[in-house]
Amino acid sequence: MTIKDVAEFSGVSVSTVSRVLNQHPDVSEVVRGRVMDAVRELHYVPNNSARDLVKTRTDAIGVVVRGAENPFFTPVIRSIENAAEDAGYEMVLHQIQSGAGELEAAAALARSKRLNGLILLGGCYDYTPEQTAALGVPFVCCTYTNRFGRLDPASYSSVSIDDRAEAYRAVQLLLSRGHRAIAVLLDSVSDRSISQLRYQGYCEALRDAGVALDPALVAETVEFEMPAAYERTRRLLAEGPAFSALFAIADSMAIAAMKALSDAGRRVPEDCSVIAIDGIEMSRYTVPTLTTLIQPAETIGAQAVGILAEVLAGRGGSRHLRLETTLRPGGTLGAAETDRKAR
Amino acid sequence: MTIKDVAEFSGVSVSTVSRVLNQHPDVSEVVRGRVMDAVRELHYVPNNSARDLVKTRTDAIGVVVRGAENPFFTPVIRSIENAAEDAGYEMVLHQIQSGAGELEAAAALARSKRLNGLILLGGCYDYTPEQTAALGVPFVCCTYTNRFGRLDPASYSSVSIDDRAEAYRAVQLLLSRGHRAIAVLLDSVSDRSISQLRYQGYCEALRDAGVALDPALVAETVEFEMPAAYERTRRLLAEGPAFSALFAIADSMAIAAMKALSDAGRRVPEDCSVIAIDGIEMSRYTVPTLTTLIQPAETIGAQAVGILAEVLAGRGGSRHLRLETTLRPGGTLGAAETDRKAR
DNA sequence: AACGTTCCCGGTAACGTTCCCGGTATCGTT
DNA sequence: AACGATACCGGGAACGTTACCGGGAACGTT
Repeated sequence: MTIKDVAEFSGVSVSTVSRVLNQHPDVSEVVRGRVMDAVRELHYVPNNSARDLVKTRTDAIGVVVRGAENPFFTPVIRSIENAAEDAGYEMVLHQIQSGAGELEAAAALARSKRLNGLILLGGCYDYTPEQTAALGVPFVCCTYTNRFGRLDPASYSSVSIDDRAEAYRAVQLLLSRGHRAIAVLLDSVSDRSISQLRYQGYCEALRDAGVALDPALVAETVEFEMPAAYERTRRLLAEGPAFSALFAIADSMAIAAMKALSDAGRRVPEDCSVIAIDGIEMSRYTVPTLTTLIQPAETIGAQAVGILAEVLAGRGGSRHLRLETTLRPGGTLGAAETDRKAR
Repeated sequence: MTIKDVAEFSGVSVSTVSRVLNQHPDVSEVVRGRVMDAVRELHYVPNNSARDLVKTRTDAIGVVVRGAENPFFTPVIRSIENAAEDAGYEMVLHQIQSGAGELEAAAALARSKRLNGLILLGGCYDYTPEQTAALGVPFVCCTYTNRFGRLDPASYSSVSIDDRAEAYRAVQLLLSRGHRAIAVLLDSVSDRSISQLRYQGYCEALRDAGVALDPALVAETVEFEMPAAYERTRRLLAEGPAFSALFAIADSMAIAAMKALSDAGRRVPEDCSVIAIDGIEMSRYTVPTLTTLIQPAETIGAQAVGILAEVLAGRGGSRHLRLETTLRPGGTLGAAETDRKAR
């Protein structure tokens, strides 16, 4: 079952078999045929470990993802896998828990598995430039933020939407409908930079509209999970001040919130408008359809491997791609005024 | 950056370094300390390819999944990963498209990567016993069916729910509420054995209740995707006969169907009851909450690696584990009679 | 004092590939 | 007819690691 067996079976040397297997030109058609026949006959499959050992590169890129429970990542990961395959790379997935030291662990994994590069998906790794450089592996960040601006932009690449600006846009949509008491639902700002950025957009939109920020309308959960979002919204409805609109920093949180609203007897959008960011598949099937800013998930994933592939090919330095969302007008937006009049 | 560098740095042989790296007993404390210091100092990370090459086993199991777009698989895969890690295995994921020859490709992958075993997740591979044996890799099937009974039960292991019986139970619940015109929503029977089994349960429940099967109420989609389920339900509502209840063979299809019902102006459960099987997270957040038979996803995944680990350890032959679902009474079930009276 | 044990440690052959280098036909050229 | 070029193939080193075998030191035992 090794290359040697194939060589003996077909009466050639191991070198020749290797050449045939790797599409090298210096081999005659007749020999190539004999070898291929032997391969089929013996059901030979090359040993990847041995192959990777002798070559320096593995032709594999790693995707380290924090919070894979977020359904938004599903299409991103799929598009990464497809794009990687098209570019001749294999994708290996590695989930990490939120916590310190995980990036080092991922880098160690990358080095031990001889991965060519890394795609960091959905997390916040506030490392110093020195620490980042110590990774020793080229990487590109996806749906990720350089918290505190500690990373030197020239030392890495990234592709994502402009979270702050898009959140600003979402909240502005609510404001333009006359809403003033706008609640925001987010997961832990301290741990999640994406959440933090979108929260900033919320704050700035309110400020620019001359609306005072009410801390009691900021509903923060400790984790991203839907049950937490549901429970937090329930508590906000029970204990917090009144609000006519809700901005959720993620579709999945919005869906949980809509359930909480419904359970509390509040209708969407009559009693409360809802808007979010992400555009996960499920958000098309809520009743009413969730109004949300759809991230170009496929493009994000494809561009990430595109940039990484360029870096790996030697050409192309660091790039920071900012993509735009597209608004899907669902049915969760209502006007604040007409609402009041209707009552 | 190799083991040799570490050996030279710490003034010992490569053998000794290897020994301390693999927790072998025959090494003194002082030397162990020196080596560990060197490892840290040089940021040494073992080369997995070389390690795998010399050992026969890789301590990795592959999960080949067909239709990873099904959100039901998410927790299953996660639990497999966790259980694998606990058992000292690494998990590698491999998605396949529906199509022939994919299992062979997966087996080739397993052999080329020297995977210890395979978990086949959510598919139907109707192979002959000879073909199966030719895989050359121990495997256990998960949410999977031995279509046509062609596989010798003694030649493999499996863990899943009893799809036929659970579907029977779901439809029985509808029947017990007085429903007679019960539609069924499923994806391609010809390609998906799970779908086929659940459809069988539907047919048998109707038959045992003395209800004639109406082919016009059998809504089949060509693919599993939610848009297909939505569209098929829409068409059923527009063109098909009246029905007071719907059995969807999967939660995700049920959610899409509920949206179609809503868009058609039909209320759930007043105008139409809905029941499904799976118990995905999203189904808790529909309005009303979906009534469904929850699969023990975590247990399924954990048991799958448990059985595989036993097989790999040499002990334990083939086992076929059938787990039970638990009914979550949501709000999508109504009575047929009271409904009619209310009108 | 000689010997057997135990405890460490080093040398070295594998593991299955790829790749470089060198070698042998074959063939056309002068 | 001798020679260079070309096409094709085999030999063997290397990749980084583990596992086996053997050997030396220290120590207790008779």
